[in-house]
Amino acid sequence: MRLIVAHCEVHYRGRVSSVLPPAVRLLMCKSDGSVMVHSDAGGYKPQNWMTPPTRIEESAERIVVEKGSGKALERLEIHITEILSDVTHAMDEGPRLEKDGVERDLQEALADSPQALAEGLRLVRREYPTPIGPVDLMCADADGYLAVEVKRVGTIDAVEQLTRYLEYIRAERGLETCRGMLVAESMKPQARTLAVARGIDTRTVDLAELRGLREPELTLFMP
Amino acid sequence: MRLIVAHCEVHYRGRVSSVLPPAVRLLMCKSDGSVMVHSDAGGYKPQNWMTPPTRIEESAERIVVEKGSGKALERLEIHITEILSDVTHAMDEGPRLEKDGVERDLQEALADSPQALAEGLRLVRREYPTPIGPVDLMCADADGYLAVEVKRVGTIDAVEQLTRYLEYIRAERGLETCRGMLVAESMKPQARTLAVARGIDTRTVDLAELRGLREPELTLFMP
DNA sequence: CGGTAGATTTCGTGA
DNA sequence: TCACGAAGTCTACCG
Repeated sequence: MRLIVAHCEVHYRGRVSSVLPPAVRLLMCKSDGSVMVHSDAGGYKPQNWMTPPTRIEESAERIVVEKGSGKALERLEIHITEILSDVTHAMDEGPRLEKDGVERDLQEALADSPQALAEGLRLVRREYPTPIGPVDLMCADADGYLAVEVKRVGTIDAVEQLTRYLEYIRAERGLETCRGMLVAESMKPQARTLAVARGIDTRTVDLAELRGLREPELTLFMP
Repeated sequence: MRLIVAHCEVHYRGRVSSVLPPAVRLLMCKSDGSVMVHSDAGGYKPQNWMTPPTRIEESAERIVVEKGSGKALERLEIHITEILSDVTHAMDEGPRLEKDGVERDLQEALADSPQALAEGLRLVRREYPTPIGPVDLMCADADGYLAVEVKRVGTIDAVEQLTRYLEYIRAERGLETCRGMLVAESMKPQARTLAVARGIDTRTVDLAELRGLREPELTLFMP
């Protein structure tokens, strides 16, 4: 990884046009072709960047990064006034990040414990297919079928998504009365409101609790 | 800005749990409290990070970054095995990025030239309010009213959004027959399909052309 | 390669 | 502070 600290001005033209007036910034060039321009503030995001694959052309006072072609051409021009530091560090790209607690994990926990959503509820199948994509969980109880959409955060979009699924599901024979439920770890008020209007149930759950229903939690902890 | 290159292991616990096995990485600490862990590949995103406001606690072999409290507590622990480099660079935070070509600019151009969407179309008002948020443009011609949703990229979500707006608009007196149009610089085929099914018009436009209708383009160029 | 859905989305804005 | 919508979203996955 190459780290350049330099006084520079940056122009980008592609999906939008942007100008970054002259100032001292960090230029990060990764070995995969990524180039990022970071200022000392502004948090997470680079002020400008280009993701791989890129074509990089460098001269004494200019670094030009390009990507795509024709109408999709993107171009990042870094005009360097003064270089304050320019170092390269060898870094074998380490192992991948291991995550736990993403939507997939929530879906698995619910597939294991559907009764947490409603008494007597059982899993029919995960990823129940529809023409526009799979519903996370198809369940059933004495009252009939229940299509469950799982999210980490319940939003209006999730309600819309489930609504579209239900349209197709209810067109199937034997599923005309299939109900819908949006399950999330946190629920936006407006999502709940829209869900009520659509006759869709909402439910908030806790991943750790769900797992506790099954077995002692066996996951990643802080040391 | 402080740049540390170190062999380290990182644990995050908060919105999810994650473990980053030991390897050589770049630790970027900005003066606003941001902390990012970058590997040499993986493009744009840091492998781990914490956005401000943060509480940072540092000892010889450990950097702990915390944020929030109670249920919303997030904690990033960086265990350092070996420091290969540790430098700090003074950087006055430069001026903001100036952008052109974002959705706002498109909306302004269309507000100036509604006739580009349909002959004889005139603007009634921008940001026409509904109970669930404002419609970008409310226009009218001899055939009646037209609600216009403006996007840079036309997607299914945009069609859904406009559909919701139209529901409320058509509930108003005098607007029962209001039509809808999705305008974008590029349109996803599936968005077009859904729009047709909903009786919503779609239209692609070019920002530079729109501006050309009014006056010679006066905007940001690459040098 | 295009489309979709998820993300520790982040980030801005307006109420 | 909260909630919503845009973003050069980015990224993984699936066809």
